[in-house]
Amino acid sequence: MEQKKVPLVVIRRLPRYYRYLSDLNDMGIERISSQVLSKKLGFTASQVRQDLNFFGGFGQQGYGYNVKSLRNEISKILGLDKHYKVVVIGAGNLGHAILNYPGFAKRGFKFVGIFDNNPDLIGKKAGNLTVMNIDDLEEFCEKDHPDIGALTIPKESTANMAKKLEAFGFKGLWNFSHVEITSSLPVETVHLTDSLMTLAYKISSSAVDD
Amino acid sequence: MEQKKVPLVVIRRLPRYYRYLSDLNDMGIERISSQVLSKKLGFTASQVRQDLNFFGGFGQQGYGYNVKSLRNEISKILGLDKHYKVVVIGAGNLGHAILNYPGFAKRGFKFVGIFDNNPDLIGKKAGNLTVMNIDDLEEFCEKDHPDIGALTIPKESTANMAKKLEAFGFKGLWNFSHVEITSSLPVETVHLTDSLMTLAYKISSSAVDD
DNA sequence: TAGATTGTTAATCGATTAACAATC
DNA sequence: TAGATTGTTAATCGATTAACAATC
Repeated sequence: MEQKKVPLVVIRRLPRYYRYLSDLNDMGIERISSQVLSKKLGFTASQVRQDLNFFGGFGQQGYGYNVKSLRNEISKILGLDKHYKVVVIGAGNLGHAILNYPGFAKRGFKFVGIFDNNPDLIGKKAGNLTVMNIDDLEEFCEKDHPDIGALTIPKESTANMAKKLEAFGFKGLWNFSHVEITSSLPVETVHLTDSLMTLAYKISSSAVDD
Repeated sequence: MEQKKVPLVVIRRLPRYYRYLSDLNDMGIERISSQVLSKKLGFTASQVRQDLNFFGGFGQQGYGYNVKSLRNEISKILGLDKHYKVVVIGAGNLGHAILNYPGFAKRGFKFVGIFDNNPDLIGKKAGNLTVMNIDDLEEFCEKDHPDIGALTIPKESTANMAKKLEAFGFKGLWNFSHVEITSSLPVETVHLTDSLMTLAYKISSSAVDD
């Protein structure tokens, strides 16, 4: 779809555009200029136009951008027009939290299973699902072909599990353990600890100077 | 502590150094060169030396870096030598997950309270804590002076709650709702939805080309 | 048409990489 | 001492910002 390689830093801004355009659309606003859009998002107008023009000329001179159609374009770029079956690996607190996090479903992410190896958890309810035995994952995949595996297991087991998921035909990994996964699959890691450490830095450095 | 303004992109790499150096230290390894360190972390040796030299000359020509002392220096830079009292606002699944997330405690983060406005949740156990009434937060703060507020509440309430926490003397906000908080306090936001959307992009773009 | 705002090229800024003298 | 590796300056690369002709 894209011609030149789009920098990851641009991609990471797309969800912000998408969310804000969704809000505007819900508010019934039809058009917006790069100027106004940039103000709201804390970008520059130039940056907005540069970002969007990686993917095509969505705007119109003298008018700006149509909110609904721009939202839809970004949605397509992000792949949100497709549907993804998500499986959660690890039925701890974090697994439950992700499963029940509101807002995923309406963006095409459907949670189809949650697995654990702990006998105490297997069979328990989790949202509308029941925790399944991790040993049954392979069979489950053969039938259901899930797309995304959300890994909320201890870091010791993560590398191994990542390999398994790859073999089972998953298309991407959403990783919550603080381990850098090496996989040929696309991986997106959420580093909670790193985020908290960064906050600690901001706090302690802002206390010292300025 | 630092002379020149350190780019945030450098700060965000520090936790990775810190984690890896901790691992090395646990393994009993005493020294490491920028060369070897960079390989493991996927940086370049130049970048490692540049990063570290924002804060001072921690290395020694012909030798490299002492693992333990470098780890300690980074720990100090990140402010991990200090202690932080963390309060969780919102006792849903995500609040529980954060509270019980292993590894925070040993880095100086101590969870001292969890609050909610839902009568069904108030009084319930959460880790070693009991969910308290959000109305009692102010009084709690006057006595306990917590440092960090972890916001796991719906985005509609987040902006307001952020203002309150600022007034109550919090020093930093760890935000899990997809709202850009404007506060004079340091804020670190974890965008779960954005992260999942980015994964969707990676999946759908890798499916198309290369 | 005149005004507004894009798409796009050029200029600037900042971050990464390369190179090497200093030195342990 | 000789070898290794840092700290730091200079060169390169990439991303952001500015500017403006094209055009709705």
